[in-house]
Amino acid sequence: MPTPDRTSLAQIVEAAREILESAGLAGLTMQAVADRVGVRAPSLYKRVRSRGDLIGLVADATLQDMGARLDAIPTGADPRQDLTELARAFRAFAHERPAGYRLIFDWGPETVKLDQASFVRAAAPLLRIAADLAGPEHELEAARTITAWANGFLSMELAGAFNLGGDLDLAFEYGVARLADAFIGTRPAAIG
Amino acid sequence: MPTPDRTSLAQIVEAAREILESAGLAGLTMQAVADRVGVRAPSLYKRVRSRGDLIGLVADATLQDMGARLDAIPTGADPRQDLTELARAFRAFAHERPAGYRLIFDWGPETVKLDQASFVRAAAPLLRIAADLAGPEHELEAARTITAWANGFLSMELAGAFNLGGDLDLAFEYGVARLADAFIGTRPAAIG
DNA sequence: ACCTGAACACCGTTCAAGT
DNA sequence: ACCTGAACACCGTTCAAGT
Repeated sequence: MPTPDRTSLAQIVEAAREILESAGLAGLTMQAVADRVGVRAPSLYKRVRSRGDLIGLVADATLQDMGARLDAIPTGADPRQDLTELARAFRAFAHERPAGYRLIFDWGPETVKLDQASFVRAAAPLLRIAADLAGPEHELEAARTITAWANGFLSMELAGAFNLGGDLDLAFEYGVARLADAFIGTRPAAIG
Repeated sequence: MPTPDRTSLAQIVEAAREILESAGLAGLTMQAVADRVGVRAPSLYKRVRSRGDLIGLVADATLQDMGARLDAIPTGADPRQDLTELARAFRAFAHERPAGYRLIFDWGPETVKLDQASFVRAAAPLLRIAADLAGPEHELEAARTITAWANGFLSMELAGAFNLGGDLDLAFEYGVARLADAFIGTRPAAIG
């Protein structure tokens, strides 16, 4: 006679995300997840191949959330303003889920293998803005310059690596403003 | 009768650095370090408080190497060119010691607590260039914008997070060039 | 004073036995 | 078909006993 399910993959991933944010990656143990969903640790292996696999699912879920958030930002006529809004939303998301954020961008492939499709979707809004700012032939390089800056800023902010004092909100706004200007000269002349 | 020393702190840190680069942070076990220096694992605790402590020493040694490398770069009359050289040297260092680099910038305070003084020294060359490019009153913000971009680029490059194809060397050069231009407009007018 | 074997707590993971 | 206790290998770390 089969046993009724006492948990689910979705519940396990959700529990893992909460533990990650409250206890860090080192605190994300199979034991802790099992406790939270109400089973014994070995039972988790019925739904998940390994701890690394579970971490990958957590990262992907976070990346998908991020993609949805960035996709929902309305865009207007001014690409400089659009970039500012996008960057602020990116930063807000990183502040809300710092451990999840770092799992995506910082912990790297040693711990996580992300899904290509989720990445492409999260990058889409920025690619549109980059094309507006730098022209379509420099779209990818411009998007990479912006992503590198934004991710680098957040990585260092979350890691406490900006340890020379000063105002970080101001430094962030300064950075977006400089980047918004940086591509203008490279754009092909407008028609007419 | 005292036993002769069979290893030293310097030897332990050096062994740890090599293991880190060849086996990753997960492979950097006390056992592996002990094997390499020729003692048993418990003996390491005579010179090192804990594994976390050893990781911190590895990170700091790497950061000091980086500072020395960046400090040795000759600077000329053109701050744009100086920035380009500095950025290339930064990238070259990251490519030589990817795991050590990531220990400094990416793995964060969960694993590592860096020495403030080492950081200040490594940042000095960039601060000089930033003051030249953006003017002294925006020195810190400009330096942070550049650091964020450079670190973000390298983090993502090393993590394989640039997965949309394209030429990364080109994207890097494009980024430095944009950043070198980005501050010009904000500088106070030259005398005369 | 440094080194060692033995031991402890805590991981991830496997598996035979239950229902 | 899912769940569990028991067990295994492997960590970091402590400590009493050696020299």
